[in-house]
Parts: sequence; structure tokens; C-alpha cells
Amino acid sequence: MSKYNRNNIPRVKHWYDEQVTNVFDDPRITAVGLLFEAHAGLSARFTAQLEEHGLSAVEFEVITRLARSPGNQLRMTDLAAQTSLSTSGVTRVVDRMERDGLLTRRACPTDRRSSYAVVTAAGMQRLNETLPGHLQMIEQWFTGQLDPEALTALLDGLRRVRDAAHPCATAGSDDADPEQTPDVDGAARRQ
Amino acid sequence: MSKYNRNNIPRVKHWYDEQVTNVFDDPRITAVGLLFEAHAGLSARFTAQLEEHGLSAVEFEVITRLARSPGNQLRMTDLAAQTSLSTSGVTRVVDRMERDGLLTRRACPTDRRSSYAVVTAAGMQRLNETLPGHLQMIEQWFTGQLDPEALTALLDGLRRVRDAAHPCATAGSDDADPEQTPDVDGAARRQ
DNA sequence: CGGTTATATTTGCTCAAGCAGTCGTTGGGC
DNA sequence: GCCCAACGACTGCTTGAGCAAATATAACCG
Repeated sequence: MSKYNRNNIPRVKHWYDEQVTNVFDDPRITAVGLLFEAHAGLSARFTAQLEEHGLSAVEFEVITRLARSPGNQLRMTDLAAQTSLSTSGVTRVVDRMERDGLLTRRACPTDRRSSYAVVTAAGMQRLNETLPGHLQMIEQWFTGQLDPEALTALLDGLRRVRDAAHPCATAGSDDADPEQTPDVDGAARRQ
Repeated sequence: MSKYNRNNIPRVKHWYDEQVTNVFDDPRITAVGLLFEAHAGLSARFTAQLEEHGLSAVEFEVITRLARSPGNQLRMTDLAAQTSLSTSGVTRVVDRMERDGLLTRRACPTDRRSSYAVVTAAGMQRLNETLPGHLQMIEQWFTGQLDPEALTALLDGLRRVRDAAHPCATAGSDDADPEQTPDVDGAARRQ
């Protein structure tokens, strides 16, 4: 439904000019709507599947971030920086997940202000139970909906938008991690 | 690291060797991450701008939906169906906006169970003050980040994902969506 | 050292949102 | 006309999240 470029005549003005029939139906708003609804749709699908495994979306994000980090652990602050949560939000999620046995707190040996959130064995097991279904959902509702070129184009576009708009929440995620790896198998030992 | 190569003896390859570092960096998860982070980034930018005009993202969505509806009004239930809110959520957001003078409730003449939420003059004025800046934000952080073809490709991909995954409104109502014009932003995490 | 500032986490408070239940209203079947 | 299921809006309750203050520790600087 190429609502936006209904004709291919090169134009001086913007791509949306002719379609503005009503201020509130502006195609720019529609574009945002597409992105937001795609997000909402996927979010709902994922939430439903995660719930079957007793995880909320936030908990899944937390445990995934931890599980991909060295030692299956992160300091609370770093965890907050990598997720959509504030530090107090992280405190409370970790509270709940600790109560449920999925995580443990561990004191940082070099800085007594800090503490690590560590995935327990039970947490890793839960994650391993959940992940295959989750990946299946992603394929079913997202990546599998598009052929490879379309998917690549979509991801390229998203990456640009993300890089432009994202308020540096993933600051420390992909870069080299100068932090020394503290004791990989501690998770099993502590509990 | 030390766990796996604590001594230099060549090890037998275990089933998990390639997974311990990779499973959680699966490109499918990365793809979802891009979409979600793009959404989060835009959402944060929009929220900041709307806040300057005294509107939350939800309030903006509500007032926009109403403003594009005939008579600048909708029944509460219909408003709920068009937004990311449940009916009780709509009740409360309309409460607040009515208190702030942006909306009014009006009794439905034909069905005394129903009531309409109507945008007041003050509400329309607020929206008109807010909208240009909002559109500017969309261009700045979203549509303006991409050249026309890339934008078209992005929107095409999003539309497919949206059509596949969007649970036809959110809470409760699961009808097909005959409406041609998609939506405005909303739902922050919301999830 | 002693004092000041910065950092890490937790806690109190507030608020927005959903669910489930309530109340009044509607409309169909008889 | 009467009954009852369906519907629309609202309310009580709970939950999850953020902000700001509190607490503890670290780092720095004289």
C-alpha cells in the first residue's frame, strides 16, 4: 500500500506533502504508528509466551542480559544501564527474582558499594527452558515474516533510527569490556 | 575463561561449548533488540517533547485519537479499543484530562450506558500547540534519518510485522481492524 | 589524616495501569 | 410486559516503575 509514493514523479518538496489531508492523519504520525504497533504486537506475543514460563518481559530481559555477561553477572548499575530500568527499578526486579530463586546478589570484592546480580543455576535452567520458544516466536512473528533482503533493509533502517534516537542506554553493551572477569563459576558455588 | 582452559590440555568438545557465549547473542534476539531500542529511543524523545506541553504520551495518543474522530469525540469503549489502554485505563486518563480541562464527558443521547469523551476548545488548542513540535521530532529522529527508499523499505517491513503480530488492539477486543489509517504512538512499556 | 565530593544501592512515596467486581442500562426471547 | 444475558462505565485492589532522599562506601585533595 504505497500510500506515500503513490506517484513516482520527482518532487521538490517532501515525500509526504500531498497526503496531508488532515493534520491528525499526517503520514509521519502513521509511520511512527507502524513502528509503535509493531513493537506493541511483538511485545504482546512475547509477553504471552514468557508468561508460560513464569517470566515477565522485564525479568526475561534482565536474566538474558546477565546470562550473556561474563560470569553470568553484572553490577546493579550496569544492569540498569543495559535495560530499560532505573537503578531503583533494578533493585526491585532483582529483589523479586532473588525471592524466586532465579538470581542472587553477591558482594563485589573490590568495591563494597557495589553488588552483583548473578544468575543462579535455577535461573539458567529457566532461561534455557524459555529461550527456544522465544526464538521461535521471533521467527514466527518477526524475522520469518520477511525475506532476507527485506529483513536486512528493515534492520538497517532500524539501526539508523536506533543510533540516532536511542538515549545511550546500551552504552556498555557491545564495546570491549575492560573489566576483568571475576570468577566465572561463582554462580554455581555460591548457591 | 579460567573455567574452561585452566590447564592447557586440549579438551574434548562439549555440546555447550559454542553456546555458552553465543546463544544469547543470537541475531534474532539482536533484531528484536533493534526494534525495541528504536522504539524506546523514539518514545523517550517524544515523551520529553510532549512533556514540555504538559502532555504524557498516553494523553497525547488519547487526544489525537479523539481529534481525528468525527465531532472530536469517541465513546469510552471505542477510545479504549483504539488506544493501548483498557477501559478502566481510559476512565482514569479521561478523569485526569477532564480535570485539566482538555476533555469533557458527554452523555450519549441514545444509550444511557455510554458516554463520550469530547475534546474541549482548550484541548484542541493544546493539541495544536503540541503537534508541530511533535512532527518535527518525528522528522528529526525517525523519518529524516533515512532517505526515501530506505524509509519506504523500513515502513514496508514494519507493516508486515505489524500486520502479523499486532493483536488487533490490546486488551480484550480482538476484532479485525478494518480501519485503514493506522495509529499514533503510545504504550511505553510497556511494554 | 580530615574533609569534601562522587558513586552504588536501597527505601519511601507517588502514580499510572490492569483485573475483577459492581451498578445501571439495554435488548432479545418468551 | 418480564426476565435475563450482554454491555458500558466506573471503582477497589494490587502491582510495577520512577524520583528523590537516605545510607554507605570510595576517591581525591589539601
